Amino acid sequence: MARSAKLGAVRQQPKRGVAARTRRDHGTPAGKSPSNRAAKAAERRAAIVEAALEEFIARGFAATRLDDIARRAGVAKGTIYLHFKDKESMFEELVRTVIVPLVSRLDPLPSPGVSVRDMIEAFARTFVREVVNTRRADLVRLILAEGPRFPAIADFYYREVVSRALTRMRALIELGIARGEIREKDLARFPQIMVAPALMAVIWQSLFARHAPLDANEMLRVHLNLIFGERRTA
Amino acid sequence: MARSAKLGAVRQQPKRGVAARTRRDHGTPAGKSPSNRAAKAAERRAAIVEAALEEFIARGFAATRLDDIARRAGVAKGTIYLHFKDKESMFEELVRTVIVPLVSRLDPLPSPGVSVRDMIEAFARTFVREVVNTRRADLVRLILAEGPRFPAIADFYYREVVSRALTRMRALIELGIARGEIREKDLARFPQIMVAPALMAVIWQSLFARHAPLDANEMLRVHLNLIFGERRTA
Amino acid sequence: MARSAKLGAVRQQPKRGVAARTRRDHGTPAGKSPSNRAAKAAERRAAIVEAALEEFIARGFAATRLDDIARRAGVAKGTIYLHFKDKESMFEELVRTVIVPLVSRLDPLPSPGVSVRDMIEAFARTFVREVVNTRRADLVRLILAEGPRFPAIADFYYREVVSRALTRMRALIELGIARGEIREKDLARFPQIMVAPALMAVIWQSLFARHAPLDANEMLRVHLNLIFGERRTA
Amino acid sequence: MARSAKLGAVRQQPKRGVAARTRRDHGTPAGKSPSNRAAKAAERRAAIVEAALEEFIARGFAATRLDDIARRAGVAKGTIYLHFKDKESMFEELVRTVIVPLVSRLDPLPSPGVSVRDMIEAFARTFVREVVNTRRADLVRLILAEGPRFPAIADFYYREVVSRALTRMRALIELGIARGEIREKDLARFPQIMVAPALMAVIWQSLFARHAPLDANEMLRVHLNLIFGERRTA
DNA sequence: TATGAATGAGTGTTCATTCAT
DNA sequence: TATGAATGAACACTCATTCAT
Repeated sequence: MARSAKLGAVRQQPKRGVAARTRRDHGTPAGKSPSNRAAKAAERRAAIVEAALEEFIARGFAATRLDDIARRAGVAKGTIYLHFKDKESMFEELVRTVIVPLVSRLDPLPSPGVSVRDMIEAFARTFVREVVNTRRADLVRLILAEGPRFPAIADFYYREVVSRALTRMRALIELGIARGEIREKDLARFPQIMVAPALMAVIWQSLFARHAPLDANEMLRVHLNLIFGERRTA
Repeated sequence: MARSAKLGAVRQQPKRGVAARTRRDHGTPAGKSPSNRAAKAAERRAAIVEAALEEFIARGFAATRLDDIARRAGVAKGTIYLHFKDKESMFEELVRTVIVPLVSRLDPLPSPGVSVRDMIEAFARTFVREVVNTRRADLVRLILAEGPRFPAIADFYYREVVSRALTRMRALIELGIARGEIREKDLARFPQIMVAPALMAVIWQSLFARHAPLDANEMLRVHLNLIFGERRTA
Repeated sequence: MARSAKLGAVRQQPKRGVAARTRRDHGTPAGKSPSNRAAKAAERRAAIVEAALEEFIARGFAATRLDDIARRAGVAKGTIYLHFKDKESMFEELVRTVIVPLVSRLDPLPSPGVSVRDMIEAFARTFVREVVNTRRADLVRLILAEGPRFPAIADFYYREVVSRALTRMRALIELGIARGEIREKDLARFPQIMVAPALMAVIWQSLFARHAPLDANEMLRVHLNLIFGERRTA
Repeated sequence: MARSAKLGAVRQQPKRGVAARTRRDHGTPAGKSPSNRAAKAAERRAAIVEAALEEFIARGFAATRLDDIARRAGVAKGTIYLHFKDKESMFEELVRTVIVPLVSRLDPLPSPGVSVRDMIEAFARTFVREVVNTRRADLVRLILAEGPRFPAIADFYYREVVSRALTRMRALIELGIARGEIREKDLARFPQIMVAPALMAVIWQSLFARHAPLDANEMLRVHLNLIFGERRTA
């Protein structure tokens, strides 16, 4: 059930195909529903973004057909070109569009009175809930997959997500070291270690979940135990 | 030999492929070069495998053109079909062909008198040398990327590599716990944690190395410190 | 209409196909030429059908190239696939498309006050005019030629044409016997005999006409003489 | 069962594929079997002719693959080119090779003391036995099918078979008229009429036999009744 | 002479992109 | 603005033909 969560930005749009509505349905000319041009256009664009991501995730960039995206979005193929220059730039723009809100949602708010472990654990839980157990895990995998062919995306992803997350994480680690919560001082040199099990979880869900389910929350908790020492009580 | 050497080469070899040789190279009649038919055929096949892997890694399955593979391998397009049924089964067979020797090479030999940490550290070093700092890292990324579209490969990879590696790792962890080298008993439930930084290293090299180099060996060492406690002396 | 006219043309029309027209022929806005989309599409489809039949007749199924059909029809190759699933089903659909109206046109109208011989002779004349001396003769030859490789077509042809024609012919023969016009009672067991010279005529025109012309009408008349006895007067 | 008769020239060769015999079977070096080179070559050639005809009949010229012919003949693909210039000339030569003995076998020997009807009836019986109920019927259909693409073959067939048969038939008809066996004098102008049911029989067997079996001998007999009048007694 | 691996031109089919409506 | 029919370049795969062995 978790896997049915939406990909982001776009709201729960009914996802009805072209067939589901009357052709040439010009909308209610003067109703309360989004009746002005701009809103309709935005709605269409959102539908395309949503559909495109689903398709790209399912098939990868090269194997995805614009026909399928259009059908899924309930628009004509030509309409896509009113919103995007071509397939390639659509893909790049898409990933950006979806990643940005994702990043901000995951940005750990620095709560002063809380232990570093609790902060990181809270972050981990959010990550599992919002990413690992979501179709967004596949988005991450998609980026890993298409990265080499889309250096622009790899760069963007590095800049906006990876680098930022690692910087944040390093700061937390240093705080943990300063507060005496973390013993291993070298950890600050490799914040990747802190994130590695999360990456593992994402990939596992996307590829091996059906072979062997993985309790991501538990795994991350155990990993934190290694770093912070086992929790005294609970 | 020739193939694996190439796939293992760290830096981007000139990549001229067999094509750069003179066509109709009859082989030196009295040299060490293979002069009989079977050997020539095997050589051709190896060239195709090599070329195909390079192309698949660089572009992914769908975007790779058989034309390019043939050109890079220095054979005609039709020749590919003397060795493989079609593009799809070529891809699957390829991945298998490359993974199998990889697995056996990484199988940690159970050295009785050695500490668990040393065994794992030795393994980690081998992994970094043979995979992370090699084009093989890209192969792993390729599998992660194409997995969903090639369930057969994902299954094979899970069965032959993932599952096997985790079982081996779990056994080592349990040994470490029994010997008192490892404190965190729950680690045996998540051998993925032990492997996670290695996965991180592989992906990092493949995607982000040019943004920020990563000393994989150091990272893995630090991670082992978390698990086994810091090394006493050195 | 346009198509059947063409297929029915006795001599080799200039065969320039639609391609010879100016591309982007917008149609005369106030002329009789079809100006709306559906009509244009139908026109295109007709052009493809026409071109395909010419090519299939001239070269047979396997040797016909879609490229040539497209060029002759004056459309792009991809356009063919907007109308037909693939080459094979195009061929089958084509044959059906052309045969059906042919059959209905040949259905002998049962004129009550006329002698059986006159009915058959009228039918024979129609057949010669509409089939034997027409490109349709080649279509029949095409069906005989490709039948074994297209059982669906052979079946269809048997069901819709052969079986139907023989049944009709048998009824006429029995009527002729009952009326005393036909002596040979066994003829009703082999209506094929009645049709055989027509088949011969079709094949002759298609293959040997240039070696030796054949007056199909005369031949059929002589054949009827054998069956009904020679005409008294004239 | 009838349909299993061989195609002609070539004797009952075992028709074993390559697999059936030892590779590199050099033949008995000094046995009684055809041991000299020429004989072996002729044998090979015969096998190719045989195999090629089967394939061409089954699939038509364009759809037949030399690979299949070679496999069926039990020779390597290259061997075909030792005997034939290319696929096209192989086809033409083949048809000639098979037709010639066919013609001579069917040439009605002019028996002086026999009635024309009996001569023709004997001929008809032979034709049914040797052609209609044989794979040779398919050969005729093949010629009809490929004729337009192989004018040389169509010409050859017209010259060697059609024209000759019609001339012979015309002579018989004239004899029949002279002797008073045949009433309809115009029949001499259209010997095709005499042959038409035979053609019908050939095509019927090849295409429609499975829908409705046809007793060719009976049909031809009834047809002769139309021409010669019904047989008095028997 | 016979082989069959290798070739590469050729063909059916797909699909991103355009553009008249 | 939205449509979707039409386009044609691109690509996987085939197969007649060659030629080194």
